[in-house]
Amino acid sequence: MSRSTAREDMLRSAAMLFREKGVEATSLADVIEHAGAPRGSIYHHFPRGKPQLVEEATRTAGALMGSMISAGLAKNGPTDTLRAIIGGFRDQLESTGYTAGCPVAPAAFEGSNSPAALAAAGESFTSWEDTIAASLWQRGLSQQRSRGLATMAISAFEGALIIAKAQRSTVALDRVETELIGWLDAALGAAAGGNADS
Amino acid sequence: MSRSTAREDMLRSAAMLFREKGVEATSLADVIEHAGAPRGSIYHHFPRGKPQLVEEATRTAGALMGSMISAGLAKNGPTDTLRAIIGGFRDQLESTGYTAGCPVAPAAFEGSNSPAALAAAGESFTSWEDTIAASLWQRGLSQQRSRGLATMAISAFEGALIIAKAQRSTVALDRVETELIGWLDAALGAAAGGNADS
DNA sequence: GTCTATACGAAGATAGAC
DNA sequence: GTCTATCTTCGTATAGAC
Repeated sequence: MSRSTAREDMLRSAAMLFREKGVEATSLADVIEHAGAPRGSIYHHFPRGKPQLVEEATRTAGALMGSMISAGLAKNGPTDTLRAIIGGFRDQLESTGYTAGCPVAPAAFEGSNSPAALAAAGESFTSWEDTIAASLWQRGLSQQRSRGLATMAISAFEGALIIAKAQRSTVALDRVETELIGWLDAALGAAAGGNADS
Repeated sequence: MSRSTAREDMLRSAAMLFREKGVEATSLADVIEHAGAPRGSIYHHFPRGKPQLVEEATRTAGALMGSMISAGLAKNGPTDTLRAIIGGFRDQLESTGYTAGCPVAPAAFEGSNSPAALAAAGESFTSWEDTIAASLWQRGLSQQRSRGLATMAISAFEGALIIAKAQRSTVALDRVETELIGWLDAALGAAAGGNADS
C-alpha cells in the first residue's frame, strides 16, 4: 500500500522516452537513467519486463490525455480545448527539438511486437473519440457528424504531430489547428442556428 | 550500369517491413529474408549499413507516393485521387492484419536515431503538400485555403492510419475519407461558384 | 527493495576467402 | 558480388547477496 513514486516516475520517464525515440529504441537502462530510479528495481516493479512497462506507460498516458480532453470539454468547450491541447504539444515539440510527439502513438506504431500495448493504444483512441463525439452531440450535432468530426480531430492531430517531427517545424500543427477550429465553429454554428445538419 | 533488381528488392522489402513492424524492430536479416536476397550482399549494396537502407527506402517510398498523388490529381481530380489512395491503403491494412501503414511515417517516428531518414520523411511530406496545394489552387481556391486543406488531408490520412492499426479496424480511415471528401467538395464547389473563399 | 554479477541472445558491422 | 566466420556491442532477463 506504499504509494511508490518510483514506479510512477518510471512510467512517466518511459512515456517521455517513447515519445522522443520510440519504443524499440528505448532500453530499460534508458528509462532507469531518465527516472533517476534505482537500477535493481525495474523487475521488481515490472515483473513481466519491458512489455509490461510499455503497456502500462501507454495506458497511463492515454488515460491522462483522456481526462484532459474531458475536463477541457466540460469547462471550456471544444474549440478552446483544442487550442489548449494543441498549444501544449506545440510547446513541448519546440522545447524538445521536435522530438516529443504523442505518448500513445508509439505503441500503436511499433505495436506488432507487444499486442497488449497496441490494444492499450487502440482503447485510448476509442475513448478520446467517444468523449469528443459525445460532447459535440450534446451541442446539437447529429450522431454521424459528431463521430466524423471527432475522428477527424484526433486523426489530424496525430498526423500533424508526425509531420511536425519530420519537418522539424510546427507549421503542420498550426494549420491543422486553424482548419479544425474553422470546421468545428462552422458545424456548431449551424447546429446552434437550429439545424443539426445532415 | 547493371540494373540491380536485388538492390531494389531490398528497398521494397525494407519499406514493407518498416510499415509493418517499424524501423528499429526490423533487422537487416529480416530484410534479406523477406527480399530473398543473397545474404552477403547487403553491405555491398548499402556500404553505410542500416542508416543508408532506412534513408533510401523512405526516400524511394515517399517519391512513389508523390508520383501517385501527382498522377491522380492530373488525371482524376482531388476527390477521386483521395478515394483511390485511401482505398489502396485500406486494402493493404486489411490484407496484412492491420499492420501495414504508411511507408514514410516510420522514419518520421523513430527518426531521432537516423537524421537522414528523418529528413527524407520531412521532404516527402512537404512535397506531397506542395503538390496537393498547387492542384487545389489551380482549381480556384485561395493559396491559404489550398495550403490548409492539403495539410489537413495528409495529416488526417497519416493519423487515421495509426489509429486504424491500433484499433485493428478501418473505421477511422473510412470516416476520414468521408469527411475529407465532403470538405473538399464544399470548398471546390464554392470556388466554382465564383468565389475563391476567404 | 535494491544491489551486483552474469547468462543469453540478437543485431550491426568487418575481414578475408572464393 | 556473394559467401562464411567472427568480432563487438548492447539489451533483456535471471540469480543470488545484502
